[in-house]
Amino acid sequence: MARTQGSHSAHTGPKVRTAAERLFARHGYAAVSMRQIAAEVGVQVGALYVYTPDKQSLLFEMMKSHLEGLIAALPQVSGEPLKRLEAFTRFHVRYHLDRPEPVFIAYMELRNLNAENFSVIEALRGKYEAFLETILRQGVEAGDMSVEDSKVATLAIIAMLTGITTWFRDDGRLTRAEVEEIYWDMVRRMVGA
Amino acid sequence: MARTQGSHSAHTGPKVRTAAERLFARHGYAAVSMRQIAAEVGVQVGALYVYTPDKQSLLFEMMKSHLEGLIAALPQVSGEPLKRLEAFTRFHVRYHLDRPEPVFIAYMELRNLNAENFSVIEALRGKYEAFLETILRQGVEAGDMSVEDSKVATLAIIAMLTGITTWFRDDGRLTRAEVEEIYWDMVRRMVGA
DNA sequence: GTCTATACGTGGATAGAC
DNA sequence: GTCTATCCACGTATAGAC
Repeated sequence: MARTQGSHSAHTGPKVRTAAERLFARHGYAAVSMRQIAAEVGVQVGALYVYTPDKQSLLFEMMKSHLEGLIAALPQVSGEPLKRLEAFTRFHVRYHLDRPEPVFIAYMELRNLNAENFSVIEALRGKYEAFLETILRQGVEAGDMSVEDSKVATLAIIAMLTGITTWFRDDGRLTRAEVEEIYWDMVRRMVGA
Repeated sequence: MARTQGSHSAHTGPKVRTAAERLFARHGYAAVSMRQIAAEVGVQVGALYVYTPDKQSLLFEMMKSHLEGLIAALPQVSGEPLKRLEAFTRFHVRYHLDRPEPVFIAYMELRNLNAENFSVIEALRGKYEAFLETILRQGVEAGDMSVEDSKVATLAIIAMLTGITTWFRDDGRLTRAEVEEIYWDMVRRMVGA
């Protein structure tokens, strides 16, 4: 097939996505214009609409694929609940510290999704939370953990762990490994182990 | 003094503030227009500028007064660190559950502040965090608590407690008192008491 | 203090040329 | 696939009448 004049599609598609991700994370979805995204990619506005039907889809797709990737990467460790809780905790910290931009967007831009897209994202989030809640329930059943309310504990642990992304800096006082250790220690205590 | 034609200033001032607060909390600062705020208040756009020089000041003032109120309300309990930690925890939960809108704004809209305003807000936030960190340090010194890193533990506790506002509903499964109890229990364990 | 009218920039999105 | 040009709605903010 003859090459279309000025074609760069193989590169441009992913670039649109990453440019939007960086800009949404930094300035917020509502504050970023399609023109800014185009400038970041190095094309004119019109070209963006080859890769996305509209701005809303750009946001939805990046949140959806982030959450799907997160769920797919959940550690499928077998064994005692406490071991699985440790694996989950270390996984969550690492995965989130490695992807600050989609993480930030997934937590900040929920209200900029339309109703239909919102329910899809909420379902994915619920699936992720259910994974942790199951561990906590089984830990309590097995007598390894002491948790008053497994749903609340789930949300508390996730909020605590995700909060790391708001202050952690690679050139800061603590290494990722140290942070991971400190948080695992706090989670372990929280569940009464 | 003669009454100005159509004057409603005594009511309009506060209404602008609360309307902006409600709209910013629901849709985000960048997504809300001055026209929407005016409609919510029940005036025309031009009238808003009697009460604020611009949209940015509206955001800054509401964040500033929220944080100043929060700091002023901190529980000045004397006694053992553990007692003071409990007072802080219960205070934080109650104060935040009572003011979901300014709380949400103060955590979500930091990036929409200009540089100068941002540094003012960050300083206030630091002051609030320092209050908790001092309690933890003193608890460790007194041998009542076991905390690996007081700064990290401070941020973890605040993230965990503030996260409640994202899911708590008054018509939900748990009462405020129950939530307060569950979280105090988790905090207590986290600090190794 | 509030209104109407308006200036002027920028927003998302599309059409048609190359 | 990309560009230029354009549509038209909506954004913040101000001026001047009442």
